[in-house]
Amino acid sequence: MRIGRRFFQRDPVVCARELAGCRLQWGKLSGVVVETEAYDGADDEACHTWFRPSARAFVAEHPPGAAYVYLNYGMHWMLNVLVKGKRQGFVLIRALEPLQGLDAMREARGVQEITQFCSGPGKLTRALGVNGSHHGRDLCADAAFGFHRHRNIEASASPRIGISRAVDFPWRFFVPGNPHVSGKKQKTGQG
DNA sequence: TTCGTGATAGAG
DNA sequence: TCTATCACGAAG
Repeated sequence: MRIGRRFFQRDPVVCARELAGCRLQWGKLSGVVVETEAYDGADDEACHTWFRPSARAFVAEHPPGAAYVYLNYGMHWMLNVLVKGKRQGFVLIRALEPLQGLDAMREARGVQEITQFCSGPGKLTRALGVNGSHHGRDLCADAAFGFHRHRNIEASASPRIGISRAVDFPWRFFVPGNPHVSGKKQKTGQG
């Protein structure tokens, strides 16, 4: 079942938690979302809207469910989804469990192990071919590029990874025990 | 642990 | 212009 725009007209933290277990379809490729992070435009100093005027403009000019894609460290594309409920922000897609297009992913990543295809935000964009051309794309308009209900799972929560501000918010959500979750020590945690 | 790589934004 | 910073990943 498709995930429509209303899903993203809620709190970013709720969206991040509920996106875990959903399937992301990206053309002929797909995977189950097993790790996400929420960024809240209002109180969260780690959110791009806090320090990037272009991010605030993006929020103003796009509908909920739009893809927010940017390049980090000069080489890694990050895939986010715009959320616009009472609170506005983003959900970062951090890891997928590959479903369709395994050969294409292996080719794009240049590694053999399936658990290395999409086990990190930079890895999954590389595996799927996400880049700046997708920035602003409406992920609620087209079944070929969007989210679908897949598994009913209870995500665990932990602090977010790789940020230097607002490090204490427990806004990272992941499927406990799933081998495609990024990091080493972060694969387990509270329920 | 270190380093590659480039967009962004603010300061000078 | 110049510089700091950055939601990463691979190699050493």
